[in-house]
Amino acid sequence: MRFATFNVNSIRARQDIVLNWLKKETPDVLAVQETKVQDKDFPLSGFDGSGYNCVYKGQKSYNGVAVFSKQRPQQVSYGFREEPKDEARLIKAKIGKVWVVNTYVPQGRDVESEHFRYKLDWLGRLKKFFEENFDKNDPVVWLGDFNTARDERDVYDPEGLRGHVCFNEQLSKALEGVIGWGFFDLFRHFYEQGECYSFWDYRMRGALKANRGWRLDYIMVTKPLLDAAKDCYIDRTPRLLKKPSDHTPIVAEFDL
DNA sequence: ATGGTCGGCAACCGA
Repeated sequence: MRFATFNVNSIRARQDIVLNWLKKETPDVLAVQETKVQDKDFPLSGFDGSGYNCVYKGQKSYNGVAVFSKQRPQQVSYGFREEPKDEARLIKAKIGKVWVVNTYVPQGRDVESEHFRYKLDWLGRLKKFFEENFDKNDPVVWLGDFNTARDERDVYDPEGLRGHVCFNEQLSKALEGVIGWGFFDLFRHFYEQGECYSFWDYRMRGALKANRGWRLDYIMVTKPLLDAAKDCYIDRTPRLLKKPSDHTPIVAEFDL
């Protein structure tokens, strides 16, 4: 079984890239973020005949998450139980025997802004969400765009970028708190070296070519799935196409 | 090469 995550930066602008990628890679599950579309305008018919089910929750212009799966998703829910629910940032579903949690963590804008405080609180609420909904021995895959570089290996310039809204001490603590509930960073489990990124900023000229990137997208798994994991890799090929997203997919493979 | 980041959405905001 294979699971993947991909921040598409608009599902409508990237529909063909996603379709072609699903056809070529054939994951069992693909979690996407930043669909940037309200539910009534989601391009569902574009995926007819792809062999994938799709559940999604979006809003006008910003955010939005979706899960594509070969098997029909069960017990689907959106957002947190309490306000603000943030439905366009979180989907939970059971696919086969595995619980899938797809998150688009708030970016935070600036460490001095109220949005950064919201990001930290959001991660605190997410930890509570896992505590309430699961046992750490349940098979849970938590994946998505976390808008967080865990450590210096996950950014192209750790000295220069320390303190950035996606790379700072407070944020690391908040994310490590969620991970500490019972998750393992699957890419990091298989590969210890740095300079393996999932995001290259559009605004930085030649960022991809010079590999000035960030690892912001993750596949986290609980212990039973860690034991079943075979590999986890970053697929840069969609980032090399015309009109690419600024992110690229992460894929995890399991003996399930 | 006559532009230099994108996407959404209709002026500028968010990433």
